[in-house]
Amino acid sequence: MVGIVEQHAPSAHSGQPLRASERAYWALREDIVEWRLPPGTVLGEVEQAARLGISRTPLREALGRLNAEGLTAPHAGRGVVVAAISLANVTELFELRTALECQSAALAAVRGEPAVFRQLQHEFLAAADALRGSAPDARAYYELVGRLDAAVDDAAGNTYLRQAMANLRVHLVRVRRLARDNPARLLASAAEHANIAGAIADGDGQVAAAATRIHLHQSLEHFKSTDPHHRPDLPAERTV
Amino acid sequence: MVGIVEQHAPSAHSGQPLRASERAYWALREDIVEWRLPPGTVLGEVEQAARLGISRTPLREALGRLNAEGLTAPHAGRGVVVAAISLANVTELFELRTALECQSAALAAVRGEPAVFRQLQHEFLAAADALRGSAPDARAYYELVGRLDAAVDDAAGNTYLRQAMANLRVHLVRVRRLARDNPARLLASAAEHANIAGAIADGDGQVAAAATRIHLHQSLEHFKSTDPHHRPDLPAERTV
DNA sequence: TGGGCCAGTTTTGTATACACAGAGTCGGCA
DNA sequence: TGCCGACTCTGTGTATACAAAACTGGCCCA
Repeated sequence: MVGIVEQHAPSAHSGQPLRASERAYWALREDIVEWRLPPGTVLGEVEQAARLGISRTPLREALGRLNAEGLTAPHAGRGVVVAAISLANVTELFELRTALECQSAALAAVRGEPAVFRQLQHEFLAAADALRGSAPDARAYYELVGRLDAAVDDAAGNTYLRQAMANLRVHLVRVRRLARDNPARLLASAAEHANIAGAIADGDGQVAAAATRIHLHQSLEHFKSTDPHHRPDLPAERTV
Repeated sequence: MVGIVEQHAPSAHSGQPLRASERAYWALREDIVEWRLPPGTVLGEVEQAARLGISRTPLREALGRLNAEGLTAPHAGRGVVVAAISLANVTELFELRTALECQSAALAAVRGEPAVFRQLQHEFLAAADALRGSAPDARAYYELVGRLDAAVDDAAGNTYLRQAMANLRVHLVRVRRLARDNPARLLASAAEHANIAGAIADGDGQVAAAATRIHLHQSLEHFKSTDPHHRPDLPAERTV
């Protein structure tokens, strides 16, 4: 489960005052993603509005966006509830992710600037060396992965694809909290990413897509092997 | 550009009273898709609320959903404007569509009920014969295409994939108004669809994906060949 | 004559008030 | 004691009023 870098609220980067509805959206989104609001939690409008210190009107807008993204689901006559997530959901998520990221990688191979991805390839190879060291810096590695994702998004140059992946990543970030990355997996992941970057730099869309598919397959297999079913914080199989 | 069947408001099927925000959403959505509200139209809140006979609050909810779907874009201090759409957008749309539908077809081949798709294959072959006749019924054909789409969605059994395709189809429906289908294209399309259905019935995901890719490629090429640039109702190249 | 600034106006953002619908509960009746 | 009905009460859906922000137009100054 390497490769999903959390997005933060715009306010974190630009200090300008945010609208109340935006603040509510990001606050709730983060609370859900961080599992502070576990699946099944009912989000009453008056209750949440009071908690966030805003009125119901902007809160409703925030809830509407969360519903649209699938992070919450309207529970007839009883407000909205935080959506559940299960191993079955993760599998489905990865099926969509594979489709989107393989296409992105293939397009990036055709349209991207080779130098950019060659550079990233070298960085991943260097990162793999670093991860073999005594004090592997996982955070720096995640940052690098985020840079590759952004570069691919950018090179693919497809607004709709980008937005579809943004929608998807919200859920992946949420799942990420369930995954345990170990040094061995990080090392393998670095090599896989180096392959992806290299294929894109080569302009070989077929190989880039294949490398992406391999990476995602391995990620999912690793995730499954961490046996989420035995984890108490993972809810039972429930539909979203 | 064969294969996108318009979705209708829930009220059309279930006569129960709809919330004002829902009505506003569907009304605006249809107005945009049908090009009654051309790209660039500014949708003032008070103006639209008055036009639809509702208050601003539910209207804002509707506009929020339209913005999230990309049908409109917020124009600071100037309300929301109907998003423009250009040939470049159509190409991007099809890149995303290819990724999603190929994946869907491949999954359907693995998980679907073969008999369902065998039946659809035969229906498409019969439709091809009918389209060769003197009075081709395009509407019946579109309905058949819609049935295949629904069957694939259903067989793929992936919530996220389904939702991503639903989001995409909104834009495709909108583009469809620009396309001119002719009998020859419809006939070819029927054969392509028969191939897709047959491959899924065979349980061959590879072939199903390839057949889907071919169909979408031909659709896009046909669309491009209708030369939308010469059509006056198509706006100039503008970003969405 | 061109650019920047200021005020008016329009439009959005937020808060509050009200109406309605559904669920849960309490009491009465069989 | 169990079941049915009405009632209450919580919570959402909608409307309206107010506040803040942004655009537009004009004016002044360089």
